[in-house]
Amino acid sequence: MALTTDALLQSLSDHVLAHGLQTASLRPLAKAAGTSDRMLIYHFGSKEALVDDVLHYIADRMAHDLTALLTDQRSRSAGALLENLWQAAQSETMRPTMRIWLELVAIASREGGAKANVADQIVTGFLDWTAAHLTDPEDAPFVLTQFEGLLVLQEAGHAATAATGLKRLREKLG
Amino acid sequence: MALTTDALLQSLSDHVLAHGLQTASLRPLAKAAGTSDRMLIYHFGSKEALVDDVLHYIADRMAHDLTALLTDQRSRSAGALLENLWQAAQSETMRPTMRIWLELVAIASREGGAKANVADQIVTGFLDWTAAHLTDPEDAPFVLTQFEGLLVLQEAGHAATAATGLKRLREKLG
DNA sequence: TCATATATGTAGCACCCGCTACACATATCA
DNA sequence: TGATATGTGTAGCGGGTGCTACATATATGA
Repeated sequence: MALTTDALLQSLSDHVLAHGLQTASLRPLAKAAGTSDRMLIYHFGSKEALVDDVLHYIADRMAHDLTALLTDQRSRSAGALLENLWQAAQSETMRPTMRIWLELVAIASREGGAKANVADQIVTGFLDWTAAHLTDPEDAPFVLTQFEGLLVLQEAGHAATAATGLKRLREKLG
Repeated sequence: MALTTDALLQSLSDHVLAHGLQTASLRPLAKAAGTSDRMLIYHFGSKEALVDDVLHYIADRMAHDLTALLTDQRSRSAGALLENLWQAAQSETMRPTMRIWLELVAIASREGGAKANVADQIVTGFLDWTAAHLTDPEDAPFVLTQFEGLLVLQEAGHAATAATGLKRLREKLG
């Protein structure tokens, strides 16, 4: 019985999330997926195509996780939604995804190409999701800006600075 | 006449800024610096030490550029300082540095070690610089959060979303 | 049943990786 | 002057890279 492409992508994305995007190479990826480099090329055509597929898979899972984050339909203020998002981003299950996200942004802005498309799609999807949960949908870019800023500071080892920044924002918004 | 370590670091950091941190390898680095891989190991001891030195060099230059950004002593509101920073971050001379910064954060949060120290130092230095130019220094974490958020959106190909986020913030602050 | 399509193992190619051994030049200092 | 320190070219080691050639097993469909 052949491994389905989806089962393959599951293992591959786990490996990428744990070990990074640019440092992933075929033989370790194959080992993690229980197959051979030979088979990965057979299935995906090239390493670049494989990585792009993995990125899409991770992005889809991220979107799915976001959906699961807020199951109720209630609209929220920008501040309230940001709290929900920020709490989620601090969970250890989501942080590997956030790290890959930052790595992807760095690559996308330098290289463009398919990576830039994925990055663009992720932001657009995130923007739509955010707007759908806001009392004022036009606050979505604002919420996203806050979220990404907090994220960078946290991953740079300054979670406390992020927390202060958020507290300060709350005070300013009154 | 031997190349000074500083001249070496200049060329090496230029190459890293143009081609990325994780994808840098000795032979291309040596070529960019007009020397040989043999000599790079001789000077820096190992590739890892070289990359860490390059990162410190880039961080120092970033700090220097920040100093040059605001030559007057006048204190600013959070909003005004953010405008100054944000304008600088959009210049094509600064964007390569910003890309490396995001790449560094992604690596630092996954691997820890020396990279995490550099990332920490950069944020701390940036925080101090920001506080020094603010009427209310305690706004520094807030300004940093905004800046990093705008940066991620811009480098993800959503400069317009960033602009809207910033506009929205201005409106909210009144 | 038999040809074709799909799937997979084995071996290996050409190249790149960080790094080192060795020889040798030049510079510094006793 | 001679020993020692510093710098540099050449060659190469062991191993990892993406990818391919070839043989072959199994499944599918005429």
